[in-house]
Amino acid sequence: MKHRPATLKDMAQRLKTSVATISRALKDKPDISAEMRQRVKELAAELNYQPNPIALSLKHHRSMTIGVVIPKVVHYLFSTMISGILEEAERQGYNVLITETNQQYAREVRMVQDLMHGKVDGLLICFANETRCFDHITQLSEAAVPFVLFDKATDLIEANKVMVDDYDGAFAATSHLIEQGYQRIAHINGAHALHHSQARMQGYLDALARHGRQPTTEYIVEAEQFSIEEGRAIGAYFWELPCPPDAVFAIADEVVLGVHDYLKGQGVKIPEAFGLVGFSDSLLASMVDPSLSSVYQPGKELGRISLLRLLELIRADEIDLPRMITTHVLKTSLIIRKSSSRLCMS
Amino acid sequence: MKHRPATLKDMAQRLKTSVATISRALKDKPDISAEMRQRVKELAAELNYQPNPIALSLKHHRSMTIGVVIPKVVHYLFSTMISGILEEAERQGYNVLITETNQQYAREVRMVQDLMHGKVDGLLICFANETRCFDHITQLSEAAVPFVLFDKATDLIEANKVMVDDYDGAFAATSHLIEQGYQRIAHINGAHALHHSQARMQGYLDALARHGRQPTTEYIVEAEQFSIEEGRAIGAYFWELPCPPDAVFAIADEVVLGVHDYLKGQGVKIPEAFGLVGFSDSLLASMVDPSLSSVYQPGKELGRISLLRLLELIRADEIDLPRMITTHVLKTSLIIRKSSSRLCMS
DNA sequence: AACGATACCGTAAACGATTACGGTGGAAAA
DNA sequence: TTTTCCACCGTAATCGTTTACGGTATCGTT
Repeated sequence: MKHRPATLKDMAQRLKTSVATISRALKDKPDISAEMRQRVKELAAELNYQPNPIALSLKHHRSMTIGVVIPKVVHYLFSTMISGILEEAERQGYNVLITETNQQYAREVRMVQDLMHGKVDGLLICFANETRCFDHITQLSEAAVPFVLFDKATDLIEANKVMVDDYDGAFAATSHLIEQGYQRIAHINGAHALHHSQARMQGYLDALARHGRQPTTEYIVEAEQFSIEEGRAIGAYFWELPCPPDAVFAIADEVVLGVHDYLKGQGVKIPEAFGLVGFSDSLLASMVDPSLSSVYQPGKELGRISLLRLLELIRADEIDLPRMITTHVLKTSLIIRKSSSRLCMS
Repeated sequence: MKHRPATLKDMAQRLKTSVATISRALKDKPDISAEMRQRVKELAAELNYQPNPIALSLKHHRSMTIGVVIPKVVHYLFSTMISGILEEAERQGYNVLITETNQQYAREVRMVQDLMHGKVDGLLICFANETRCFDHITQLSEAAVPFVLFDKATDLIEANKVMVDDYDGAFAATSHLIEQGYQRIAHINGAHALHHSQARMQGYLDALARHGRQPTTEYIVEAEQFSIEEGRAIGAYFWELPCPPDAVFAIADEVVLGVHDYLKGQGVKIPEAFGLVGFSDSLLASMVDPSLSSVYQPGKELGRISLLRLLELIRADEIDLPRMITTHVLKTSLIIRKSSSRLCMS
């Protein structure tokens, strides 16, 4: 008993009329008698008729679907952003197609190219850590596919972007450590090609400078995996320096949690002997002991805004409005917990 | 300079031929001269032609897209399952549309009904905690839409399911606590309508019975939110009982972490005075102190298998094979950490 | 009685692709 | 010279929908 979903043609045959009449009756267009309208609607209800979305897509040149390209799904901040995207997309009547690059550049390129040819009305892209070349994004622009870069972007190309204020967050975190009396503040950074790495580095450097401090080369390292494991190794590197730092501000929670774990293993007192501040305010931050200070990023909001911006682009295209290129920056906020609070422990 | 993507028609006009010729030349069908084939392929390459996937969907009655309905995205196990689905879907050439119910029954129904009318070739569904009524699933069956229930299912309806061995995991966890010498083992369960709640409860009860123990009514509670907060409250309830339990096996890590946190606040020694075992082996389990024992569920594998099973159904439909209803059960494994290891702490 | 207006409905093209079928030409066979 | 047979290509239907346009009653008007 495998009955295909009902079509306009089916209903036209049943009512001995034409598909045009059925279509107009259902959509309450003029030129249809009240009786006919009634009969059509009753039949539609009986057959549980739903217009075929694919046929509509073909007709209207829009799929009511947007694509998301994201490095990882099993990741607190990324999944939070996805959640924000999904929530707003549902409100706006859009479907969301998700692809995961696993932080691999090659997959990112493949997925963008796969999605750009008519499958979706627009793209939300978050760069993989590996990404250094942006030709696939240039292709998008040339093909006039609406897209927004979110969270991880680059200054190397012009595009619509939605990001958090990395500079401000890093500046606040570093200033906080300084104000808590830490003297030798290290920094764990990421790949330099990506905007957020640069911005956080600059925030760190400027905060030091503001307080008249010089950066120390050995105190600045570049992480690659952003794993807890890597963080432990970096913690060991710091601790074994002739003159180890007494605080670390890191670009990501995961890596600083590794440092946290290593130092605890070494019996180092946190926050008395060592201060720690991370970035992202992941779930773990409040669960570890002592709890980790971190720069909160409004992930859900970032997802929402990105989607709304993308829909603006899509809708502007539909009525042939000129395109504006903008960069949206969301405020971060420093969440102070135990790992950096050695003063006023009230 | 907004040039639509090239179509067969465009190319036919440029080469002063028909769309049929273009189509056949590109697909290496017979009845096309070598020269024509050459010219067409060159033009296609020049215009970067890609067949319109929506037109293909309409023609072939399949969208090469599957839908996923999941309670939450910001959740370790769920996002892991999504990752498994995405990975296998990419390998199989399918796109994945994701919707989030936020554990709300009404949204689950809405999303299933939205997706079932032609948007996707099949559905992967994980029930919300709230879900007690399965009419929306019955509708799916009646509409002959291929679907698979994964992770959270129910015994109340017949359907294709892919799940983990909840019973076995619960039995192993409870037995482990008994073997570690804990005497009064409590259990935090979930909504009874869902299969996994029932199965884990039964595993718990059977493990007690196997060791000649009687279950105690006050030691068995039903959680609703599965939040850390709720876990703290449950922890307080247990601890304030006239005769409190000395161990807890819970249906989810989050809730037992709440108990964990509460007991630590009360100065209770874990695992000496109180044993804890959770379910899911979330990221937090290995990070908290003392680390939490938990029943590992192969989330990624579960996602993969679910998708493969769904594709089996879809492909069987296409060649009109009869449908078989199966239930796939994946093995769990108990990860023993500090929170339940009071013997042999070597 | 003839004409115009209105109400209602069908025809057909379009979206972009696939594919069965029907032609047309030229070369080989009769 | 006529027939036959490929090789090659175009026409048209199809998927399910929307919509501009045209057509036919029926009624009222002059």
